[in-house]
Amino acid sequence: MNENKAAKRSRQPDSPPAEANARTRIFLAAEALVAERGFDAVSSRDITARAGVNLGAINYHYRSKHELLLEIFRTRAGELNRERQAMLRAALAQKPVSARTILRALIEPPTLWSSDERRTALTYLNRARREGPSEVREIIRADVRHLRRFATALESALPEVSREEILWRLHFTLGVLHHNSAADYERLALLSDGQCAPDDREALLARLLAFITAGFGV
Amino acid sequence: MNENKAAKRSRQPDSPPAEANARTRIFLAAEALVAERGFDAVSSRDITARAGVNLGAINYHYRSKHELLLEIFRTRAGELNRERQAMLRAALAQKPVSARTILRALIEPPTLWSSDERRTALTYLNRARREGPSEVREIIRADVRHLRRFATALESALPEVSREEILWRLHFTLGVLHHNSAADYERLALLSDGQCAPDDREALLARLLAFITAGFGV
DNA sequence: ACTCGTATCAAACACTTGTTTGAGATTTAT
DNA sequence: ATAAATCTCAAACAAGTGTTTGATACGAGT
Repeated sequence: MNENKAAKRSRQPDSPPAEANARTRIFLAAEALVAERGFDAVSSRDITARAGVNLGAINYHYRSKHELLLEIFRTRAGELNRERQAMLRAALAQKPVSARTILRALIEPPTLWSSDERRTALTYLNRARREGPSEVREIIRADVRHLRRFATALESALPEVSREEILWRLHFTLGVLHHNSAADYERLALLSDGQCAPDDREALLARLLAFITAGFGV
Repeated sequence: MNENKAAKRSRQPDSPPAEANARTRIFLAAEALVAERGFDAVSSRDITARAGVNLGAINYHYRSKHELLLEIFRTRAGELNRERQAMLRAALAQKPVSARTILRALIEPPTLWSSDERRTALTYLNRARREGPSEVREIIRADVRHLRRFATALESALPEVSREEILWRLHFTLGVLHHNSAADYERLALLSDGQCAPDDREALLARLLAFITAGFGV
């Protein structure tokens, strides 16, 4: 059997889709296609065609299509969480801790991922959370550990609010943050006759922060 | 060909999954299965098995699986929108119009759909909006007309806020409202160690209203 | 030069998908 | 009761799925 001989190979497939090895070309092609069309609308043949590799390459380099999609999720979720954690640590360093700064650590990284590659990475993450295979849920449990840190941070910044209340507001906040797929913005554009453009990320960040901090009573 | 001989038949498949005609049994089985497992994880064979009918029944009573899923969406979205519009009319009747009452008209109907049948109907709607086939988007355009009424209502209740700002906040609000799939609540339960239970719909409604009205500065 | 691990390829695999078919049963109306 | 519409059924269909196979090419390393 071909085993996982190639499992422990190149690390982060950062950018170049042009001429990289087949493994990262598959990674990037799959990520882009899923971001565009959705999880269940992408076949192995689509991916390999876009990557310019043979059909069997997915099963050779990754063990299966399933594991490929999981690895994409793990990689991107890790990148996002690391950025958030760094900002959270910085927020907790200054005393007194500000709820606004904590919320910014949660909101800013995904909102300011505005380059093409990072936008597709974000779209992939959102799609995976919603449509992804059940194994993604396992990883989201790891996400819970990550989110719990935000909950306790907010708890110390807002001692007058109960933990249950904070968790609910965090839940609502995640609803807002996840609501930024292409379809979501399509509806907003229709609703506003193109008046509301999501391309100005800084303005969007300001709006998001204002809406959510208000919800937290800050 | 069998044409659409049975296309203009029984109207609303309200509740009884027990012993109704095959058409409504298919409707309810498909709705429940999609709500449970997601759009692309439900096959024609799953549906007909659950409904206790023959495999070909879907293509006989509805023209295709596709149209079946569309009809479910149309039916439920219509029910929800009618309730919202009724509350919106009532909110606009009293002067001066209160932004809080308008927002309640948007939030309360889906939140208080707490019977089993209506919960699955809601879950179906949310799933359709996210994972659904592209034709669902067409119907969501009709939804836009529906939402625009809320936007202009809020505009008259909050004359000091620009239309663009109102549309953005409405966009955020829909993010919160759509964030109530089973998976979403699963994460909340994990995060809170089961402390946050989404079963108390009245309490949830109060929390939602507080969070969102705060976001609107009301 | 010759092997060995790695990589790529076309072809086929077993399986599931939604849909169609044609015959039989059931109901309804005249 | 007779005929006509309506419905149900098992079986098969073509198309698409992810994966496996075995052959072949490449590229070092001793």
